Amino acid sequence: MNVSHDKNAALDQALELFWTKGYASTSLKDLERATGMHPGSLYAAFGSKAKLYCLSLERYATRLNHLRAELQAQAGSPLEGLAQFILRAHPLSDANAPLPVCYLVKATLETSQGNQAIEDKLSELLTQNDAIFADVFQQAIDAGELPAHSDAAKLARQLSADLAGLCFYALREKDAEVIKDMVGDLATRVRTQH
Amino acid sequence: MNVSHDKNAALDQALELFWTKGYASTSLKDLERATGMHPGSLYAAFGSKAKLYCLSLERYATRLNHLRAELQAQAGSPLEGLAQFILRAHPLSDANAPLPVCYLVKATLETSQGNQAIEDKLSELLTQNDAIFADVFQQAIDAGELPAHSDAAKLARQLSADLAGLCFYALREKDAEVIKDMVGDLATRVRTQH
DNA sequence: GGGCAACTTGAGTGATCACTCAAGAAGGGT
DNA sequence: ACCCTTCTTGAGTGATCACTCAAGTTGCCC
Repeated sequence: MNVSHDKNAALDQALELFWTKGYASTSLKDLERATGMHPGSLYAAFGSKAKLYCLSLERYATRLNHLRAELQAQAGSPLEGLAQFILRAHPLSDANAPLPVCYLVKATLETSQGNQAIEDKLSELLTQNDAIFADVFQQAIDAGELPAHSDAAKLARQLSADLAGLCFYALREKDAEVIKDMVGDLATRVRTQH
Repeated sequence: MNVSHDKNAALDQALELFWTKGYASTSLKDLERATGMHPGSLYAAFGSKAKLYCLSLERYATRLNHLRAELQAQAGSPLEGLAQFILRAHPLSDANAPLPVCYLVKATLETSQGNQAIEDKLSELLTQNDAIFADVFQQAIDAGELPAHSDAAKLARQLSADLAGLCFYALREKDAEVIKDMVGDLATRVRTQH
């Protein structure tokens, strides 16, 4: 009996596995179990474990950016859009959100030495993300929401680092209230910039 | 020909390896090469790969805390001590420093699911570290360096997250000037608290 | 220098790793 | 109903994993 597989569904399963277990400690056996695909099919569809991982990173980044764009469109201003994104992107505030920036952060910290293709893909996605943040801050400057002398790129870097710090802290802190508080603080900081 | 080994030196080698490669992707072969010890000796001295890793985490945390205490003693005030610590602990500003908080941060993000003993050890060390930060902030409050209504624990959590965010960003940003800038900004933020 | 405890050695353990490929099933066109 | 392409299957590949242990070496006490 043969089973036909949905590539996207399998990719989502893989994303979740890689996210929770990490790249190195996720085995092909794990991936087979999670996706319901056999090794041959996995390799026919994705090429290799590393390529599958890269695809999962890309898929995640795309989804996160779509959420951001959507919230940005709904919000009354660039900064308010970012603030909403911070509040929504975190899994504690909305379990159905495409989850926190954490996957890219986790990936960056665990694969800092190893497969070159993975590092390149990560670098590409993170740089892209910083550029998007910078773009939003620039819009805020142009709209007069931020002083004209503000440095959009620098603000983007700081937000990137702040989000990463939050992800880290959320991973170890059991008390949801504490995290909610920190997320709220960051959103406020972005809204008011100081 | 037998070779007698220095356990501490071997532990340092292991620490460095685990730090750069990550726990899962560091093999016993790697550890043998780096420490010059044979598998039997490694197991006689440390028990297992996981225990060796826990020891390296502990060693790192201890060293980092010693540096903090030293800088704290030299500095004119609790907050200034913390600021100095932030400036010094980062590898870009001093290659001989015991390195950034990054090892614990990296470890937390890469072992979020797996060996229970490792998770427990990490949780213990990070909680300990937060407590130390909170203690310093409390000293700052008592000394009048911070307003009496300040929340030492909350400030400690924020600093912990900020340092983690910095570690993350430093890992991917190639431009040393940018990182120096961010480190400096964080130090200033700690000194002036806003 | 003989005896013994403590340490070092490294080939070997079974398990698991990422990955392959020949054989079989399914689906479509005629 | 038949062929032919395309996809699925899963046992099998050699490599490498964390780890063990019997044999060998060393250093110390008398």
